[in-house]
Amino acid sequence: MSLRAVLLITLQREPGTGYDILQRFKAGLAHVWQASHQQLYRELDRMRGDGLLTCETLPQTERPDRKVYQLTEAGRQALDNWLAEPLSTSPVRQPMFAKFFAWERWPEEARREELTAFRKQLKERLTTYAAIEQEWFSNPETLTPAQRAPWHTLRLGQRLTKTWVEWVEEVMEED
Amino acid sequence: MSLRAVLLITLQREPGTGYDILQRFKAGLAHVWQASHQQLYRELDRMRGDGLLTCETLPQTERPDRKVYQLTEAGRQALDNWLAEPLSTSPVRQPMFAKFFAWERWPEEARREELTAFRKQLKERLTTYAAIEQEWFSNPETLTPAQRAPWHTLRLGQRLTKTWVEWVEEVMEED
DNA sequence: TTTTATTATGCAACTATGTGCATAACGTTC
DNA sequence: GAACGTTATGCACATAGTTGCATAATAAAA
Repeated sequence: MSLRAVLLITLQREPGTGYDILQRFKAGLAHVWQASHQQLYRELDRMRGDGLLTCETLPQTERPDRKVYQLTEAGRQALDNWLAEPLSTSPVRQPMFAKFFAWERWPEEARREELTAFRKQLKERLTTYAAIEQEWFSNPETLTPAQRAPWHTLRLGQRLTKTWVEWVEEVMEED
Repeated sequence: MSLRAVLLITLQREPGTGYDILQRFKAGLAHVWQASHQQLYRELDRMRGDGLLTCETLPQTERPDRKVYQLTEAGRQALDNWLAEPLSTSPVRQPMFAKFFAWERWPEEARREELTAFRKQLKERLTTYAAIEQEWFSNPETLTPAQRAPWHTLRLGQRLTKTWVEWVEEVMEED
């Protein structure tokens, strides 16, 4: 359901074409729920089929038609239901941790490379977060509650990533 | 691949029946990679089909046969390959965060309930972690490196969970 | 002027995971 | 002695996500 929910949220304020939605999604919710463009187009079509969206086709000469999607009342209802009902716990899936359970067979060199590469990714993520914070949230005091909410998610992302970095560095040192 | 990897790790030291494997898995790797018993049985059969495991059927009268699985050389090789190659980054999927992007439509009461329930789950997880630490890792100094490794994962789990708890409590207070 | 990136759509096949159900013996609790 | 939990296995169907490919115009860079 969550991809649906993400698209409902993206379309909630204003209608848009598949590509519009893709762009909005990339700018915001994609940091929180990753998906490919193929997945979005497919899901939009299914949601239309299920009556959550209407789709108006704007014919264009010498180009594929643009399809403008819009929430229906059923779509708005589906979003509200999703928001109202508590989420089930999401499964833990950390393949990196799994490797730790095979420590004896994990060659030392591979391990070092893995951890180094991993730390690099984490640091890059922190850089991305900092850029987003700079661009969108440089004046936290002036934010409305609704604007403030995604900022919370950003800050948690930052803290979790920092926790990871500290841990990786400790493991690397000890080893 | 990761479910396979998890099973290869579980079977690496000694052979076992599906149910044995399930029990070992629950005691360790399940904290790091969740899966159902149906998934395990299915995957074990597929791995046998792919030549990673051998399966010896022990017939039993008046009961379903027990199937003892064992790593083949190909299986051991597959595990080593998996350990040697770096993991691709796992996709971020946090439905709870998605809700924050629909703050205006998220009813206050539902929000409070969600956050309260979520905090409760986190605290329960911390309790579980503490129990595991007590039972398996009460003397960290005496651990061999291979025993020490899963302890690292436990400690990261604890720290990440604590970071979550702090965040949830801040959000709840501010709200 | 050829190549490359961007805009704009999507299908088909595959892999992975989840859900519901089924069977059947044994031991334990009400 | 009936009901429930544990041991022990799995199939079938459904949902979710990945990968590879395809088309085709326009703008920008080489």
